[in-house]
Amino acid sequence: MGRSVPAVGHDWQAELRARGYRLTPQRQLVLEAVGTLGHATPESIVTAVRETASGVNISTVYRTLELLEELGLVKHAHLSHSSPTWSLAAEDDHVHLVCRDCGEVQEVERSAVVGIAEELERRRGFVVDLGHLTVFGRCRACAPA
Amino acid sequence: MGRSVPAVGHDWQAELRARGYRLTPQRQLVLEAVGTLGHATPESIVTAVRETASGVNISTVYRTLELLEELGLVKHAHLSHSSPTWSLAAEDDHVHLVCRDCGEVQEVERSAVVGIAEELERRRGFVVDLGHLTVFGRCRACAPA
DNA sequence: ATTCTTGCAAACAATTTGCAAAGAC
DNA sequence: GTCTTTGCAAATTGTTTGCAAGAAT
Repeated sequence: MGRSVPAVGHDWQAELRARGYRLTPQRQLVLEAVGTLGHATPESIVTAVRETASGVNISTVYRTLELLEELGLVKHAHLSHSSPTWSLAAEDDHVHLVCRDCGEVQEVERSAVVGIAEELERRRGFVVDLGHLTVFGRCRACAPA
Repeated sequence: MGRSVPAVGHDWQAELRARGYRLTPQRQLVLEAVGTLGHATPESIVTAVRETASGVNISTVYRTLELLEELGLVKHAHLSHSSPTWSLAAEDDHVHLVCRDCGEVQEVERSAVVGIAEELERRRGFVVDLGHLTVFGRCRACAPA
């Protein structure tokens, strides 16, 4: 079986209903899949859900991810030129490093980059969304010596 | 008339030929348009070129941008969820700040963010491509007080 | 004359939308 | 029973590709 699904906010199901939305199996399945997969693309979610149970349509996946993101349960990042990837917001408290050569994706604690946030806020009053930061470059293995 | 086109490398036309490519009007027009427009999308280039002269096909624009990027004359950035934007490499020596709320794009000198590069190289041996860094967040006007 | 490049149309990929049927409350 | 959500198919949007005609060298 896959990675276990960590705590997801608190009572998201109540929150969902409080906003007038309904709790459906599809919404639960998509959220679980994002947790299990990590860096999940819409397509990978469709595949993952199909394997375990009923199945979810790709358009439902898109609509659901949008909703879950609005609720603050998931967030997306652009790690490549193709589809964005979604992760649990609770887990995704880090910055992505993407190697331009080998494509490898590393994760780094926010602490490594808070300096940039302070600098930009001081200079421009710009509040950086660190959870949405993707840094491209070359990993140790690919960087020229 | 539009913004003037700044110096573009040195003798790119010679460089082009040296690599076995040919100098065509389309390639010159696309390069000029990128310089004039700044943050140019493929679609905006087609439009810009159509207005001044002959016209260029969108697929030629894609092929040309790829070539010009290979020659180091232009570079692209992902500033939104839609098309990437291209700028002259000579002009684009900065980092982009994109406001998630109003969509505004600011440019900041690299010096503002070199700290992050040093930190990531020290911690992970990761060599950051600062010229390709886009930072999302909220601009002064949109940031909550 | 040779070989690269363009335009066009078709193929592709990713995402969105309209709408009737199914499901949650 | 009411109102939301889903699935499906079609429409969009952005990008790539094959190939014959045209242009650069």
